[in-house]
Amino acid sequence: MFDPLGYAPAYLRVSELIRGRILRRELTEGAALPTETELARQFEVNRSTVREALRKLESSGLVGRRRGGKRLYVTRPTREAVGGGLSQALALHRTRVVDVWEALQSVQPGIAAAAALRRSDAALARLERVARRFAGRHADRAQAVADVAEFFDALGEASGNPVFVLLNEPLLGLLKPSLAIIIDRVPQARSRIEAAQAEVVAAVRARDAATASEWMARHVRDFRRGYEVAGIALSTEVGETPDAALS
Amino acid sequence: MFDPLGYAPAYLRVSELIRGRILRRELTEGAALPTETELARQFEVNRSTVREALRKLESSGLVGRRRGGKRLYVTRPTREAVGGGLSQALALHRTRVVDVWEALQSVQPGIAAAAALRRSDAALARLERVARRFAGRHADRAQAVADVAEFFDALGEASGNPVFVLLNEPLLGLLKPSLAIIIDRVPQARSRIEAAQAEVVAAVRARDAATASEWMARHVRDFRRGYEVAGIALSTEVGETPDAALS
DNA sequence: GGAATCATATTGTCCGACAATCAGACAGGC
DNA sequence: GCCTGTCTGATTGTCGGACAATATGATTCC
Repeated sequence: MFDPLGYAPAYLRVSELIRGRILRRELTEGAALPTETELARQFEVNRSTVREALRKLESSGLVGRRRGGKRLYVTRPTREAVGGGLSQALALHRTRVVDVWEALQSVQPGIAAAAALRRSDAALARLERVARRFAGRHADRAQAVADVAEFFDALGEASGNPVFVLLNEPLLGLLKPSLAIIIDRVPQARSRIEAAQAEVVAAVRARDAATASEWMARHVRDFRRGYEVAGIALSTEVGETPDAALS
Repeated sequence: MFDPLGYAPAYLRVSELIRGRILRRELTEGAALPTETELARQFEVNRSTVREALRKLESSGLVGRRRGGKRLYVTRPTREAVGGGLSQALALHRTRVVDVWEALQSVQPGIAAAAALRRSDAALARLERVARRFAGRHADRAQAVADVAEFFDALGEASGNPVFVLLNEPLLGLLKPSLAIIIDRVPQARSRIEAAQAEVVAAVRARDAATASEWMARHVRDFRRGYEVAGIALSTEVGETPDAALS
């Protein structure tokens, strides 16, 4: 009958108030936040309370520190921050590699099509560079995985759609570990990836959305074959490698 | 030449340590965290430091409080928590409605196909219920929008793929405001949505992936028509309505 | 068994303090 | 002129202690 009358601790209200200012663009990216003492004075709360609020904003990626800096600045959540949150959530939701694969299969052709339609020359250049790099050096396993991921990323950028860019990050992050195994165990993996990338790049250059989409679908479908050949169970759960992230 | 020698403040290390335990499932969902004082004792830091660490975990949705409760429990990030982070990030990345629409168009057909292939009877029942509800009451604008969103959500659930469920949330959240305008201004919007939902439901019931996918694509494509008819510029930026979230 | 009562533990918030270090000014040497 | 070293002040990270409000759990009573 009655909703509980909402009570919010001060650190939450402070955090929400600052968050609102940032989202409303009253605090624009790159602007320095007032110092903790100053914030405490303005909100009329203790500095400890302000600090708790700031920690919240910090971990949503809305504010951050410049390298080695002390003060906090307003920032946009980076790809990594957003992706980290999502992939962490997926890991806890018992997501399996096949789920990630299915999502990739569903979204990548659309990205490729959009990239083909709207790519800039610079974006095309990056795409070509990445593909060339992957094809060029057949040495390191970790590097190869990173190159493949960067190809996806470059394609997302080429699409000019920030949604695609942000979606790519967590999916690739979850894909990487199993991709590494595939590259290790499936001899023909590298050449097939290389071929698919070449076709996609060509289609994107020619602004041929249909072909780009088609080859990208094929590219992703290949991963599934890769799982099977490499002997990775499709029901394997993706697990966030709990990075220490600190020294 | 030299990498910066990483220094991490104590609150960060504490937060990462706890986060690691959760991700490694050593702290399982629903378990109560030790009290702040106890954590401070174990980590040998001050309680203030522990609290800052907890605020970080809190905002990534890894720990939470039970309604009106005092202690913290380990939780999985809810759909809303994840979606909120993503849509907040998208809003700050100057995402336009057309970007969101394009992403939906790329991902929804895949979801519909997966749902058709794997839907359980319970999931089908929910899908039918939601569609019927939308068709049944033609009254409230806000309710209609919520119903449409829930249809997407139900389809995601039916796919049995947590990735889809988690991706849907933020995209729908960003879509809603403009969808409300469409429903207000475009007279035939409701009947077209209703028709598309009916076809999708039928295809999902029949486990016909191709048809489900096709109608879902059509459904989403209709939104774009809706934007044009309603006079919404495709380049409109999606803006997070900065919810107060507190009273 | 269920309801009211009470003691205890825990959180939210405050205050004050101090060391480390970052930022900027300033001077000196090549 | 530019780099280096030095100094000063401001700011953050961390600590210890304190107290009110209230959730938690045990206890008693019907």
